[in-house]
Order: sequence, then C-alpha cells, then structure tokens
Amino acid sequence: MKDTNETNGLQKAGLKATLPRLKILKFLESTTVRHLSAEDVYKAMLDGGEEVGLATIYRVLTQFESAGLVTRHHFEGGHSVFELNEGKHHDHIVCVKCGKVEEFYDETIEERQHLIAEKNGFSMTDHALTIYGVCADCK
Amino acid sequence: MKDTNETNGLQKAGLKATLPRLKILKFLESTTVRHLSAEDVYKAMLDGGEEVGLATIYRVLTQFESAGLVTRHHFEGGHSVFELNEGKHHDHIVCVKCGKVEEFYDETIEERQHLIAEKNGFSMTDHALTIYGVCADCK
DNA sequence: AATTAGAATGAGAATAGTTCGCATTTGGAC
DNA sequence: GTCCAAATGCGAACTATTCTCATTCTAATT
Repeated sequence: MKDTNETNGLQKAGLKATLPRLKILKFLESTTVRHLSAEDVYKAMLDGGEEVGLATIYRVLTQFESAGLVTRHHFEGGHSVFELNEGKHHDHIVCVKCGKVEEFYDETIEERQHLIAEKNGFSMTDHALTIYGVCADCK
Repeated sequence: MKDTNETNGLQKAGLKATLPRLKILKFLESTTVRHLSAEDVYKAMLDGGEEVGLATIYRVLTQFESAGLVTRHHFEGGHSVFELNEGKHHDHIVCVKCGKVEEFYDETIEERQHLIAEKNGFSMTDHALTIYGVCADCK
C-alpha cells in the first residue's frame, strides 16, 4: 500500500487505515473551514463526491478525538463541532450574531488555570474557554 | 395575593407569577444542588411532591435564563445544566470522574478575556470557562 | 365576587443530533 | 490468496429538547 501522510497519521494513532478514515482525514486536512459538525463533514464530503455513512463519520470523529487528531467543542447551541488538531492549543471567540470563530492563545490565562485547578485539589486534564461577543463586522 | 419573595422576583423579571413558575423558582432556591439539568429539576420536584410538566420546566428555565434569574451551562456531555444566579459571576471546575462541580473566580482571567476580545475586534457579551480535571476524592 | 381575554400549562407528537445492532465488507497478518 | 477480527452502512433506537393545541389559569376589569 502507498505510504501516504494520512496512512501514517492513522497508524501512529493506532487506527487501521481504512478507506473511510483516510477520506475523512484527508477531507479535514484539505478543507478551509476549521470548525465543523459531523453533519457538516458528511455533507461537504458528499458534495466532494465522497460518500461515507453519517454513522461512520460520527464513529470516526470520536475515534480521532480519542487519538488526539481532532478536538471536540461544545459551543452554544448544544451540538458538537470538531476541529483538526494542528499547531498549538488555543481557545475560541465566537460571534453570537454570525457564528464566526476566531482563535487565540493567552499564556497568562493558561497558567492561571493550572494554578486554580491545583488550589481546588484537581489535576487538570483539559479546559474549555470560549468568549462570546459581537465581531467587528456585525457591530 | 401574597407578596412573597418569589412572586416579587418573577414580577421584577417581567414574568407572570404563575403557580408552576413559583414552584420552580422556590425549588431552585431551596435545593442544595446548584447545577441541574431540566430533567433533574423535573424529577427532584416530583420527589418533593410538586408535579410540573417537563415541557414547562424547559420553557420556564429558558424564560428564567432570558430574565437573568438562571444561567445555562454546556458542560461536557452535551446537555444543558442550569444554575440559579445568586452572588457574583464565577466559572467552573468539573471532575471528569464523578461530575462534581466547583466554582471559582479569578480576576486576572476575567480581565484578560476582555482584553483579548477587544484585541480581536469583538465586544464581549459573555464567556464560558470550564476547567476539567480529576478531583481530590477521585485521585 | 364574577367575567374575560390573553397568556401559560400539560400531554403527547415531532424534531435534531447522536448512538446502536447487526448483516456485510474490508484490512492486513499469515 | 485465506481468513478473522475489526470496520462499515443502514435503519432502528435513543436522548434531549421543542412544538402543537386543547384546556386551564392569571390578573385586570367590572
């Protein structure tokens, strides 16, 4: 079999390199939209001529999450959105009018979170910081 | 009509003082559990002998949210939990093992969030910061 | 206290997002 | 190339939430 980047990525993550998984990973790497729901992925892939069952999309995205390839977010509205992990950790600002998502990273906030977790007797495993507001375009 | 605290609270919030709303508000004020799903509220009230339809619980909690009486959170797991607004703003640490929720407030983080929103051209309207970790008891 | 119009409620149907069960297919070790 | 375990697709099932609409309640008015 061809030893593509995607095949490698999956194998390193401990996942068999199946066709649906390869397609989904390739799609996530190629799309310009960074935050997608399972349904978004399903529809966008269909439009691109790649048919993968919706249930499989859900399963694979969950596996990718466990493997650390993607991150799942729960922005307002309740349903999950997924984001390919590349580069460094960051948090999000979401526009409450148009839904636009921007990313940011703040060292001070990161540090203080660890401190706060410790102070409360917790071992921090993760965090979710989302700022909601009205973006420049929507004002 | 009797001019109770609850009746007052509802009227100030622009809501008619109906029996279900009074019962729900009274329940939220009396329970020691601070973070509850709609279903939690439904069941706990049933146990307490107060029957209010689940659909009404959802409607009323949403109205309370709009009125600023409660806050809705989206912790991991997807479904909403509600918290009575009393005292000052705070964020949350959730134990990923047992689900315990602790509250904290950190001035530095609050300030930096506003700064970050501005830097990105947003007018911040709200934010959600949740730290996930393993609590002392679960370690 | 009785009337009344509009708002609120309850019960169940409907919906959205997600997961499950199982028959069929596929990946890759031998 | 064979073969078994793992993965997929499909539709059914599930969960959380919202909607519909007939009935009931609130509170303003008489």
